[in-house]
Amino acid sequence: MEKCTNPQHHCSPVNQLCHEHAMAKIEKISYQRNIRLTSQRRSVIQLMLKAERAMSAYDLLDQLREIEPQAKPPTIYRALDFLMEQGFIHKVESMNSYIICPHFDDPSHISILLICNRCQQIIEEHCSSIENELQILAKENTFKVQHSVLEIRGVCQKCQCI
Amino acid sequence: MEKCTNPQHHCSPVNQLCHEHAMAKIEKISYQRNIRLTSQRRSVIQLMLKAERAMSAYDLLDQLREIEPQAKPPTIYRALDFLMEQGFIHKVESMNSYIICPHFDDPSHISILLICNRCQQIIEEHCSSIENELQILAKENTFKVQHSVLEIRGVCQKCQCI
DNA sequence: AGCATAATGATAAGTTATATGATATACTTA
DNA sequence: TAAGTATATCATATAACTTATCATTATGCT
Repeated sequence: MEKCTNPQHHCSPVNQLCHEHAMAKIEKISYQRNIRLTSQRRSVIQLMLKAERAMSAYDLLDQLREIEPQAKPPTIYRALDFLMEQGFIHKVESMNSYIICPHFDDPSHISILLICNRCQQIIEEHCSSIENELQILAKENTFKVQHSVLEIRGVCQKCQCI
Repeated sequence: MEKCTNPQHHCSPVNQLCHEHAMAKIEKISYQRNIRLTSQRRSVIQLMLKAERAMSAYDLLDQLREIEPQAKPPTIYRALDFLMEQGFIHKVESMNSYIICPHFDDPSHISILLICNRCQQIIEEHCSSIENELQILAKENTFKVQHSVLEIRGVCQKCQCI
């Protein structure tokens, strides 16, 4: 998503996402796809935008319960499944948690997550040459790619200084 | 590991690993590293070699219990942690399960797993150009890499025909 | 033998995820 | 607009995965 210039808006220092613009875009995409962005699903997205870090399903459930006290584990997992199918969020497999995809409006890329083992912050990157190489590798194995999990664990710039 | 030519040996059609040679190599490496390959740890390796598929911790626990009835969850997780530290096995993050690393004797590579969503079989690949690209990406972000999780989910050759 | 370290045993609890059946809501089309 | 279909939600229960803690035993070293 393009950078936000409205000083009134809440823009994340972490993933550069402007919450207002992101939410509006998700609304728009949902309308275009003719899918149902229910208030429950909307709430989960809002929570994830606010969090600015990877959230476990139960982190999200605890917060969702403040709005919808009846929420139970299946509630949150259903919402997460839906949002993943639509490409609005990613599961971080090596953390059992979930993040907003900063590029949900452009699904033509594979995300590479750089995950800091100290502060848990995640940088999402893309790299077309790696994508190409992976395609070649898959082709060599006659393997039909459906989904890629690329997670690099290590220490981020900030945490290296500490 | 090099290919086994002894017809008496049990050699996996899946990952090409000869169990006898693999076990001998693990013994040797353990001796060289002066680490303790206890019978419990040995048992877990044997079970994983025999399985020829990714095994969850509880899959392994159930089988280990036939040999060591007192085994409990921490028993298996301790063994798995040890074997991962030593690079003998990998955790498959997107499956919550564990596999023998077919190249434990050469730790100088990053493994790329091609995981079939139909039959669950896993092909382990390596690719130095992807490794290089990842290094560059990390460098650009001043990110210190400690561990890479590269898992490609899709459909394997066999399952495409079915 | 005595000490330090590493490994195992045992209990308990924490965390993550799914199966299932019932109910409600929204779209579709006759 | 009423009936039918598909989708979403609610509620209960349980399955699956993982770790913390403390006690005990085995091993390696001086």
